[in-house]
Amino acid sequence: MRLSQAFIPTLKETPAEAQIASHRLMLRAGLVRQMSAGIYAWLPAGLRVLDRIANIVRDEQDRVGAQEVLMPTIQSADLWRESGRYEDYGKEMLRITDRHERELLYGPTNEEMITAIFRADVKSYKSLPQCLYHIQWKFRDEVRPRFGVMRGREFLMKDAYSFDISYDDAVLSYRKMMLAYMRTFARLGVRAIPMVADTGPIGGNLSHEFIILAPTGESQVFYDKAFEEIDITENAFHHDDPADLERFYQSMTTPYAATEEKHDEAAFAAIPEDRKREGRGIEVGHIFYFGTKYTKAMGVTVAGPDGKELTPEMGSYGIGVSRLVGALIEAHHDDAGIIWSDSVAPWAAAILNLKAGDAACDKICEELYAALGRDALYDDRSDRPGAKFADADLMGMPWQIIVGPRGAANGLVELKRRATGERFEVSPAEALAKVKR
RNA sequence: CGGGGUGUGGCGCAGUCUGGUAGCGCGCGUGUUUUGGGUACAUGAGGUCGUCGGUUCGAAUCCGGCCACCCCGACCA
Repeated sequence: MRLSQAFIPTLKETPAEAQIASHRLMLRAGLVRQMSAGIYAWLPAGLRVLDRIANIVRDEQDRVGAQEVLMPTIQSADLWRESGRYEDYGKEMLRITDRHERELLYGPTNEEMITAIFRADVKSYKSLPQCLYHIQWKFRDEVRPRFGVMRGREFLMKDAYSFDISYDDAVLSYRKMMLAYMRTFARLGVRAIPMVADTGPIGGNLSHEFIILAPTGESQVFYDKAFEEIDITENAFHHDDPADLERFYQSMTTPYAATEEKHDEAAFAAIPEDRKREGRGIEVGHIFYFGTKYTKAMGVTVAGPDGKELTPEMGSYGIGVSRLVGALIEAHHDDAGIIWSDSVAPWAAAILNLKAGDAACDKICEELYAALGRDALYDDRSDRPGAKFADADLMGMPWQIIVGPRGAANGLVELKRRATGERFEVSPAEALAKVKR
């Protein structure tokens, strides 16, 4: 993308309504614009990030065998009456009436709908297990939206739903999804820690929140340093091997980790002093086993091996995709702006032409831009270098290829790593090799 | 939903107390200048002062209703 033609409205000053870093930076870097309280329009750069995050989530869901579907945003009130939640849900649910006076709602979640879809077509235990997910916009009419995209009313969420014929199988599904989540967050460039969450009336301990660490996090969290030492990406665990899943689950649940609500002072005190960790965290995912709550209420059964009817066991698994955009920024930014990871950055690199119009600079920039194609943001504006540096730092592309008249005369460019500030004088070819993703 | 606050050009703000028909900085357009960390000068465009009503010769300013947005708390992916 040529910056001179791009719709990336950056701001030098911070709009008054933005309080936290990620909100300020998302507005300043031209990622989003607020349309109503808690409702945002995604501009080109922001949408690219949102899509990249969604694609990593999708990739890891597919990898553990979940299948993608797409359910509607609008649902029928009747469906929710089947589970009894239409009355229970309260004012957070946006209720709508159509021209025929039929009661509809803008979905805050999809347990009822996925259960109805499953019920219609799955009749035998042989079809299980199943795990279906979708990535869709949801709406919860929060009393007080805030923190920009981190706590909006409309938000993009991945939610998966598992169906199994027994509790034991449901536990496998749960653990498999936990592994997929750990892989997902690692790829997004953040450290996520699963912490035991409240299971409400269902009971048991099969509910975990995934917390990523950021100084401006919403809640205080406590954990064992062990979580910093586990490398999920090295393929130590296979998701189809129950023994591996067991080992993985133990490694995730044995060391201490808790949010302030579930914090146990005594248990935390027992951790050796040098292993104690305490910080702020943002919840970006939640997994939950809830058994037959919906299948029972909605009369879902399948034929078992012995011909008798079975009620499938369910779990649901959410990742806040749009929230993650804000959360990733909270975790990785500095005074100058955003610091994107290579995996989610809207563009792999920014090419800064420090002297647009200079033959040598133009030539090198055009060649770099042609080689990188859609993965580069080319600052071809005729602005001063200072403005270009400031905008590139603000927008946070992981690499900046700085092309100025001094180096260009010798056929050299400067490669800057946004995260560390390191700079290297290299040939354009070397820069390309470093930057390609 | 309780408490507090704000609405004035794209953004940040002053002007409101004490009524006389709107101003500053940034940004934007044009020209010159500058060219490795938001250059300087000149010039120009852009505002029914959130909205409806009232008071007044006259309302951004005073009074009332409404709307929107923000902050603290409770709640939440």
